Amino acid sequence: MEDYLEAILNLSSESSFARSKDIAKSIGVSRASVTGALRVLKKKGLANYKPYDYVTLTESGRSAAAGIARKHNILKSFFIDVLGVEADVAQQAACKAEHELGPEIIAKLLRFIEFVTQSSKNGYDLADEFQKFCKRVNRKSR
Amino acid sequence: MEDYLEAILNLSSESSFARSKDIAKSIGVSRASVTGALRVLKKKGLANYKPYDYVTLTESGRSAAAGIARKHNILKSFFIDVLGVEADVAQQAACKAEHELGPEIIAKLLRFIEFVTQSSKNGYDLADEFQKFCKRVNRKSR
DNA sequence: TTGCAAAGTTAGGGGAGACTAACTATATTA
DNA sequence: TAATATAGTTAGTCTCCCCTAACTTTGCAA
Repeated sequence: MEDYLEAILNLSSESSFARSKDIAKSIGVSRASVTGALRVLKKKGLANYKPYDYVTLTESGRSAAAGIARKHNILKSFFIDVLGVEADVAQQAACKAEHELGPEIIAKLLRFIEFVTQSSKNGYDLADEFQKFCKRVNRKSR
Repeated sequence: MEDYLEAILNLSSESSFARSKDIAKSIGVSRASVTGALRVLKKKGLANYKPYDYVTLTESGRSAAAGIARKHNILKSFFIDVLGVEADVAQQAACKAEHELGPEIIAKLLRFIEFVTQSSKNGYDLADEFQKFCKRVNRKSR
C-alpha cells in the first residue's frame, strides 16, 4: 500500500491528478490491482476514491505519503550520495527497503547524511574519500 | 524462506543440529510454519528434511545460507558500528532489509565499512565523529 | 450521434506465508 | 513397559497482494 500512496503523491504533484493507469505503470502492477488498492486506501481514509474518477489523497493520506516519500528519499540519497550507487539501482532498493527500516535507522541515516554534508563543508569530503578508497581497492584486486 | 535458511545455519553451527522447535523460536514463528518451510526447502534442494528427524542443509543450502548470513552481518555492522544503533534494533532491521537490497548496495556497504575501519586506523574515527555530531545536534534541538 | 478505443472495474483465482487446533510420533521417566 | 509430556505434523483458514479475462464506463472522432 505504501507504494500506492507514494505513487499517487508523485503523480498528483506532477500533473495535479492521478489516473489509475499511470499509478499502475509507475509501480509496475496491473490496473486491477490499482482498483483494489484504491478501495483499501479509501476504506482507511487515505484516499478520496470514486469509481471512474480521478484519485486524490485525503489530508491524512497526504501526510502518510509524505512520510513514506521522506524515508524513500533519505535512503536514496544515502545510496547515491554516500555510497555512490547508480540512480536507478538506488531508486529500486530505496523503494523496497523503505518499508522494513524502522524509525531509528531512518533517523540515524538522515543524521548521517547531514553529517556527511556538514563535513564536506568543513573540508573533509567523505563521499569523495570513499570513492577514492573504492578505486584504490579495485586497483589492488586487479 | 531466507530466514529459515539462516536460522538453520546458525542452529546447526551452535549445536550441530537444528530442531524444528528451535527454528520456530529463533525466527518467532509457529512450529507448523516451520514444517511447511522445511518441505519447501527440501523441494528446492536446500535442506535434507525427513519428518520427525533433525534437519541439515544440503551443500547448496549451506552456500545460500552463508550468502544470506553474510548480507545480514554486513548490514548489522553498518547499523551498529557506523550508525550507532542499538544491537537489537539493528538485528531486526538487518533481518528485514537483507532480502531487499541487491548485490550492488551490499557490496558498496561492505566497502564502506572497510573504509570506515581503515580511516579510523589512519586517525579519523568516523563512527566516533558521527556520534559526536549526533550529540551536538541533539543539544541544539533541546 | 453513433461507434470504437481506452480506461476502469469486477469476478474469480493463485501463491506466499502465517496461524490455530487437533492429531501422531517420540522420548522420558516412574 | 506403560503413561505422559514434548516435538512434530496435518488440516483447515486467513490475509495480503498479485494476476487474467471479461465486462462497463467514458471520451473522442467520424
